Amino acid sequence: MNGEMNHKAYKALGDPTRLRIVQFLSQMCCGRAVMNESGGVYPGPTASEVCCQITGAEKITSTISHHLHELEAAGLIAIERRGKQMICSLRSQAFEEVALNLQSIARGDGTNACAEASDCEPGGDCCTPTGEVEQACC
Amino acid sequence: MNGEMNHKAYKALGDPTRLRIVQFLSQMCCGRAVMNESGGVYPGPTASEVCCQITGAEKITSTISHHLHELEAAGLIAIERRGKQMICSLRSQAFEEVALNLQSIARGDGTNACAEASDCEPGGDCCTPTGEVEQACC
DNA sequence: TGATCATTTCGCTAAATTACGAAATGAAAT
DNA sequence: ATTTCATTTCGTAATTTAGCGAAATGATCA
Repeated sequence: MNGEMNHKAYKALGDPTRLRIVQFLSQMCCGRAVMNESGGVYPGPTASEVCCQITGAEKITSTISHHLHELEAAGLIAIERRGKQMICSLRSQAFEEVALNLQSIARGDGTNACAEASDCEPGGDCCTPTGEVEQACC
Repeated sequence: MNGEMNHKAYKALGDPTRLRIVQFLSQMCCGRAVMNESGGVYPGPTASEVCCQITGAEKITSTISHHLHELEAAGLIAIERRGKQMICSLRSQAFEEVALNLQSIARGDGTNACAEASDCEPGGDCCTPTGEVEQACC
């Protein structure tokens, strides 16, 4: 049951400011190989640049710093020190994984389906559609 | 920009109780064609059955009722009156759509990418990796 | 070393969220 | 019509969260 990890990701994305941060990082092609003007790989925007983009502030605010670390704790972005700045990048793989989990929920397959009806705690004995349940749920 | 709709879905899924409700509905095959014991299409569990499964309570609690309507408001489930009970079912399509949005974020394609750098409000003038921005972000 | 810059931590306030029990509503059964 | 059952609404308490400014930390530069 990967529910534990996923609910943190959803919670992190549930804040509109954090969702905008993530969309901005997506636009910046973080986590994918992109060349910058000097021919090197562009590592991603600094925390300050993210903040500017989201709030218009010239310097990073404590609020955006906090949001960035929430996203990091949820496993959705990476934050790495480079000199005195912090470089932010999207953890694309995490998004792919959460997307797969959503599809699994949508399709009722594998990960989210019970092997047995009684797997569904704590009420026990799912009211399954197949009508094979001895004891009704409620 | 579908960000508005999606952030509500993420917020709804960010609560562990609601995520468990959704997983339970997924297991119950809601939204897909499943036969019940009398040969008809199983419509989904009642609100009370959902509550029993999640909390173990014999009757529906106001808390679960509230969570169900939060999920409905986020477009993730459908709730339909049938006699004196409310029947719950997953809106599978909504989950597929949110999953696609996550993949779009992961891959930096279409929906979440700016057509123009200046699309990214309110800071304006993205610090794009291509180095084609006149005015720096911060 | 001292100054400066980018970021984080701290203390706080306001607002939102979760949860619960009691009372109210809606629909069917007697 | 009254009762019964399933669910919702209401009022409220406890907890969490977002946001802000000031002070503290970490790292480079002069």
